Amino acid sequence: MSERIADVLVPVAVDAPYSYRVPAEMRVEPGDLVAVPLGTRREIGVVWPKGGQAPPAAKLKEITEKLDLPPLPLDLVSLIDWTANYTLAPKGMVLRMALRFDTELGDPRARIGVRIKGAKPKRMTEARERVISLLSDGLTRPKAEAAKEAGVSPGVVDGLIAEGTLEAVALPPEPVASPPELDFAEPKLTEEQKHAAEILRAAVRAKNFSVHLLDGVTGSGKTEVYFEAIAEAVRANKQALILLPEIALTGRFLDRFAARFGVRPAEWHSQISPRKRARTWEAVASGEISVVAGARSALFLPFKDLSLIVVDEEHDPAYKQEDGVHYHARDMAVVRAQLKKIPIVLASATPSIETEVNARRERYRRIPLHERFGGNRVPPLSAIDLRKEGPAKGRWIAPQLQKEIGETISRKEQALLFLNRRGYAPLTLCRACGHRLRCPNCDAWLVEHRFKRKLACHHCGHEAPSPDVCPKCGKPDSFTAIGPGVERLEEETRGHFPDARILVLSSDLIGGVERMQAELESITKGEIDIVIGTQLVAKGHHFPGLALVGVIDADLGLGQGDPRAAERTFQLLHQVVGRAGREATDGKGLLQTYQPEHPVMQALIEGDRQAFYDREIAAREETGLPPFGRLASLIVSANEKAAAESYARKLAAIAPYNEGLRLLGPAEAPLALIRGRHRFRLLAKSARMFDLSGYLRDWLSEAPPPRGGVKVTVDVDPQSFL
DNA sequence: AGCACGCCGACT
DNA sequence: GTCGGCGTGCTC
Repeated sequence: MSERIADVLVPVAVDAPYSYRVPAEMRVEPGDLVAVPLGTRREIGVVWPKGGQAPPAAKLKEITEKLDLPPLPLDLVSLIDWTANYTLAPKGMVLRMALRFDTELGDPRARIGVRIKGAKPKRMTEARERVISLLSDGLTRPKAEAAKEAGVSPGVVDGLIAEGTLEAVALPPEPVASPPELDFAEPKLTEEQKHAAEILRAAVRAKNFSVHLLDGVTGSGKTEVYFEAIAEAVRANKQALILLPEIALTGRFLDRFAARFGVRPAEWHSQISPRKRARTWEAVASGEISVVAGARSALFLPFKDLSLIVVDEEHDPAYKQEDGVHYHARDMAVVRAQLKKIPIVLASATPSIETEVNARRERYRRIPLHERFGGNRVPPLSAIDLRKEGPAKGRWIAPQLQKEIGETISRKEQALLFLNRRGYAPLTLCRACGHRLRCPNCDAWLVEHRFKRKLACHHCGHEAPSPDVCPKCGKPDSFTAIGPGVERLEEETRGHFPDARILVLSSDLIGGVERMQAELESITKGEIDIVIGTQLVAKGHHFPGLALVGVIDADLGLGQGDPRAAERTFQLLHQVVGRAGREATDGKGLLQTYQPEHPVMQALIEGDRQAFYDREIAAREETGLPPFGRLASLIVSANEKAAAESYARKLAAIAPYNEGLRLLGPAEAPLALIRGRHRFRLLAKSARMFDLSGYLRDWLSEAPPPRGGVKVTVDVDPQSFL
């Protein structure tokens, strides 16, 4: 036999696996993790299925070592190929997402346990007494836990070990996640929910690819229903993945899981510590972990035997990764389900247009849940027409909303004011000369943050103290704030209700997770009368006592030629007003808008979701927008505007003609300057069945390599149009 | 992505 | 005279 050669994909920006010699005594299979030399360094790579490519003539290097880790499952290997091909990302960079853990961490920190060993110490103290009495049952406890339970410092325990009263023993490492207990709590389901759960359980048992849309309003028990599908997967000794938008992956969700299964699921998101990451990865690959709840990156975990995927809040824009590999986790989740031949459940009260169309065409099975938990009604909504009954100039709360807030808090109920804008004011200008304060690196206004006493750019993070004089005309104290942010809204609200307890929730005001938890807690306990928040409040968090939701600027987010603006606004506002009246109280929602006749407002007010989808779907079909056609955006950026523009023109000029495709641009991108880089955009628009990725690949392979700091970013199925 | 190589500016 | 800036190209 001639020398054995293996293809190995390394997690660097390369498009294809490299060939390596396999040492005589080594056996490798596709999916195995190996260490290989790459240039001057050593990389962890994965043995890839043979692609039929002849290895290069040059001398091959040899695989250094086969790692003692479970292999990547082959459905994941296929998913990586698929994702790279679809998104045009280098294959190695997609692999990198699946290897986001550190192999060099070594063993977990040894845990030390203590138990009773010998006689009582010569000198007895009260603290020592407590420790001894705690351990008198003879059981071994982790050292830190024993100290804590006895209410003493760890030093006391150490002292007793030194005396020979206690003995230190090594404990096995803590399991990353305990197995769910299927019978921990009997699920209490309505007839409708039981029916839905049975459909999903049957799908898990069928072990086939199928897509289900779990379609029900907030509070209709979607979570409880898909938990039963999870239970079915665990019952069969298989694994399940729950994808959540990062922000929804909170203690509250994990506790809901624990209320059903007795333990929290394994977690996966960007905040997990490196050590836990490494152990979770391995435990998922070995099959030790059965259920993972994770953010979009969890889709690339090496499940040994995945049998179910759930994508909760499937419409959420956070599923689209906007940097590095531009992938949509919901779409790639459907792909993984297809590759592995398993069911996938998409859950939402406001499905994406794409998913809704698939459900209407019966490519996806719709499972409706109509009833709201506890029989609560969806809160009645009405519009406040800002053209007729708006507030005075420089104010943002209309008289009617102000009155409703007053009545709500006098009944000792809570009100939420929603404004999706951080800071004090989105624009600051000089009264004397009209100069507007803008970011030096971006094509954007500086946002005043009065709380932090700063001006900030929300695109690049640039921060500067508020200037005393106008940089243009030199006039002192001439600045005036234009438009509201949540901080300014708070100021106005305090003016109206000086005695109310008001809390602002905004991502830039939060001092870490703990502060956030404490604030949410205080809302739950009824210590707050009026909550003012950005979209942070729309997602994930639960406000049991909320009776009134006021949307300050319902029109924000509409307009500006973004084809998804209407859909996004509908989903966000639906979610926000759904926060009201979930428990004891009946809720109510008010939308302040300049266009109450807009289809989005009408659909919300009439509670007529169907009408909104009908209209939006018809509009997409007419214009050939997704899902009736396909889109890709190419952003050409450079430090020099001319360099970006000329390369973008060159690209357009060499684009192969194809009657299935229309090319728009280049034009300056809507955000023409970000972080000091000038941006031009090309949009490719094709028919639905067109191989857009293939076309783009052929096109770009003909292009001259960009030089002079020019960068081209490809985004297939762009979600954001900035 | 990382890293080496390479060719131009200000300093031990 | 060298140190080091980052632009360019390569990694089986």
